[in-house]
Amino acid sequence: MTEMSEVLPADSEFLADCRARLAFDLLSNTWNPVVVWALRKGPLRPIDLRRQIGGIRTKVLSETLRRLQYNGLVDRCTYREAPPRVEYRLTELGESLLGPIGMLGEWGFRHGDEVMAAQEEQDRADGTCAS
Amino acid sequence: MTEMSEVLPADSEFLADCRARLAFDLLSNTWNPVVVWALRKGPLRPIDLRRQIGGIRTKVLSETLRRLQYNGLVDRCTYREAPPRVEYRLTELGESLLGPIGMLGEWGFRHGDEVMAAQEEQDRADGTCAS
DNA sequence: CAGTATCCACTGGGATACTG
DNA sequence: CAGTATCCCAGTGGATACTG
Repeated sequence: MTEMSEVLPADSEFLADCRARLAFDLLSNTWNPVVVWALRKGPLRPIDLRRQIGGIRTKVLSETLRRLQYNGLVDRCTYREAPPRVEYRLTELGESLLGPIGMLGEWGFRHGDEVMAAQEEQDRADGTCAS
Repeated sequence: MTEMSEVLPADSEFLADCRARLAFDLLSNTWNPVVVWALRKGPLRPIDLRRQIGGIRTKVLSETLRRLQYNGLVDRCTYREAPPRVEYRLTELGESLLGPIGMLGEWGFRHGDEVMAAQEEQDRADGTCAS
């Protein structure tokens, strides 16, 4: 967490630049952060990923893994054994996202109540003047 | 940035819980983080938001603002003047997202090259054995 | 200026079933 | 077990035009 001032462009441009959008795009797929997080402790086979994550379809998991692989966040390792084995592991790049992912997850736990309270208030307000 | 250990649930559950998904959902709309970031220095009128952001449609902006308002991240303030004026400002909750948003933007600038390099490598690999 | 109404195209992802 | 093929649906968001 070095100083932002070294890296970031002029304030006004920030987030208009598509480079700034990269992490958002990478994390905006539902399962991307989940899978990255699931791999944080080491390589896993797809079957173990599915078990650990729970509720993810094989199709969606393989789509997710291909996306992550395409963006250089995970590596696919095949071992010629009997039976053949496949493992996915985080790259260094993928590991560099663990911090941000953790922070976002943490934010949810810290502020979840406030968000839900706001939503309920809005819902009440809507109902108040129902035509 | 207090310690995560205090707030987060058991490791294995993390990110399966929908509370952990909250920030991801809030940031996975293309324009949500952009608008929140644009409001970081103070309230803005829609027209100024559009000017500062650039390239956002009025429809999309108002959808985005309604979403943000619904989730308690921004407040809508109307001033009975001539002509009537509308401003949007971050709530405290919205401000609490500035840190994470900044980090994600920063990540993009730090690691954008690596992501693009990975993509190009994948593309090359695909082309190599084109049937 | 603020906001809405249509229309449209794309993507992500859930359900199910099927190959290597 | 790993991965793909279909089918389908909902949500975003772009383009355009219109109302208070």
